[in-house]
Amino acid sequence: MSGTIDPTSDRAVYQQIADHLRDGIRQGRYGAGDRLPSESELVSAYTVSRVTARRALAVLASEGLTYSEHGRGVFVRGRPPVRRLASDRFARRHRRQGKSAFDVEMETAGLKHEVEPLKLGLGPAPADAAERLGLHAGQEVFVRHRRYVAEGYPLEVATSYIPLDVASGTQIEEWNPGPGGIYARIEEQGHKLQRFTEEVSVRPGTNSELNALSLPTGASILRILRTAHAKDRAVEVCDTIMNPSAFELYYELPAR
Amino acid sequence: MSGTIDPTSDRAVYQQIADHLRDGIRQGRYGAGDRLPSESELVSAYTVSRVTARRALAVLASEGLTYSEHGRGVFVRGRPPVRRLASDRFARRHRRQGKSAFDVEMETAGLKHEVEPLKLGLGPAPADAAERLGLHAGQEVFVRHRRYVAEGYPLEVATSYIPLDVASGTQIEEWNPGPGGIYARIEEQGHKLQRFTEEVSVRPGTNSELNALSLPTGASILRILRTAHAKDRAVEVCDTIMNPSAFELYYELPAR
DNA sequence: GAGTGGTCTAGACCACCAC
DNA sequence: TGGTGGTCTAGACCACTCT
Repeated sequence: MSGTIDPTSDRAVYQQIADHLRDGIRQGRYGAGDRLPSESELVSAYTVSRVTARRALAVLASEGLTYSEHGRGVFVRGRPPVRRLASDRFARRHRRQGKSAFDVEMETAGLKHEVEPLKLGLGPAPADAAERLGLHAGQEVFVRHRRYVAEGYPLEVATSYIPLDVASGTQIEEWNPGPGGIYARIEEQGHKLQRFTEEVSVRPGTNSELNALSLPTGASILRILRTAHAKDRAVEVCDTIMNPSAFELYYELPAR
Repeated sequence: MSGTIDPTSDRAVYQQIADHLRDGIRQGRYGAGDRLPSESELVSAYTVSRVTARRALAVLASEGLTYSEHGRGVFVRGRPPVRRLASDRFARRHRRQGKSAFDVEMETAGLKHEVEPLKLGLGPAPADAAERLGLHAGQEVFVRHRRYVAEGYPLEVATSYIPLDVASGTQIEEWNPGPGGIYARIEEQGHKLQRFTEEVSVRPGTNSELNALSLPTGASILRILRTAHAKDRAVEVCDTIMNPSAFELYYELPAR
């Protein structure tokens, strides 16, 4: 795996080494979870300084291909399977079968999944959620905060904000909201859901977001701010921070 | 702007310098297009080695906050204004007023914009476009390839693929497709548009994509693969590569 | 020619991990 | 204890830009 560096090339040595290792990853010579050659191994294999070897490894890390563990080595990052979110994933027919939207998505993809509870209880509504709910920023709402993990990969961290008069006294206040998820409970309260709006954006993740999704520092996250609309009011806002490489979103637009 | 480095802190010195400069950018002490302190200035200001100063600058560059010009300096990158793409942006009523979808978007945002022609003519359909058009990969279609720039910022590069029987002999084959854009021409051909589907994903940009959008190496791009559906066939596929920080997508989903 | 960023080397100290 | 990654220094050569 060595010595194929061309010092006369235009391409920098550290890039050539990175290219080499990247090819090894793409071609499966290094599989997910495998350890890459150590820095000192790269130093002797390519006869470069340690700084140069490290720069090569830094390139791969910044591309999200690898992660390092202090004192152990540099390892190939596995890629989560792509989940496709269909535009009908909130259709009432799915809820009628006792399934939540997330269950529907995961079953469609044929994946095992878990939901990790993070927070459940009263809390202040952040400005953007409050605005969509017609409340004041900081006003108290019911908050459901959880992380979704599939096949060992963290996929998304979601936080739902529900007005107190909608959530109070219902199973929404428990971790298991019952068959059909919280939207089924909301409708049982007499708030017939009419439509959902989703605001999709991509931005650099904060440290805590990247941490929760096991993404490298500097990576971008995919954010969906979803609002559930009943007849004449918004009854829930869900702020979802997602691993972008784990999702593909599918929408239908009318030609109207 | 100097000397506030705490060598006893847990945070690495290069991170502290990066934090410092980042704050300066966020607080407007360095504005878009301004030159940051040079490497040698950082070396003397913070009394660190040049390598450490460079690492600090590398952090900012990887965050997309700065770009460097060899022999000139490191400059603050401007951020394009965010454009909000509404779910009704392909509504027929906009076309009736002689406006293309892009015109509608830009007017809503109140931005000056230009369209740069890149390619116009016959070409092979890539696999994903062909599949959605019901063609074989590589089959000849009409290709419209252009770049959209607003206020000096490249926003997106879009490539449309139109089956030959739809495009032939129409103004679609010219750079200016006429009032209402190509969708108006397609409907004049008797293909009444029923709906659009959009497949949204985020992935690392290729070098040419990042180049076209003036994004730093390693950045992610936002991709929308849009298919225009007439009564019983797809009549256009548009592959759009976008600067993620320049867009916010807005969709409506039925509760059905 | 002076100043800038781009690359590379050689050597050092530290913290963490596994044996 | 030896190997691993994380940080930092001092010094070098190069290519590019501006004057």
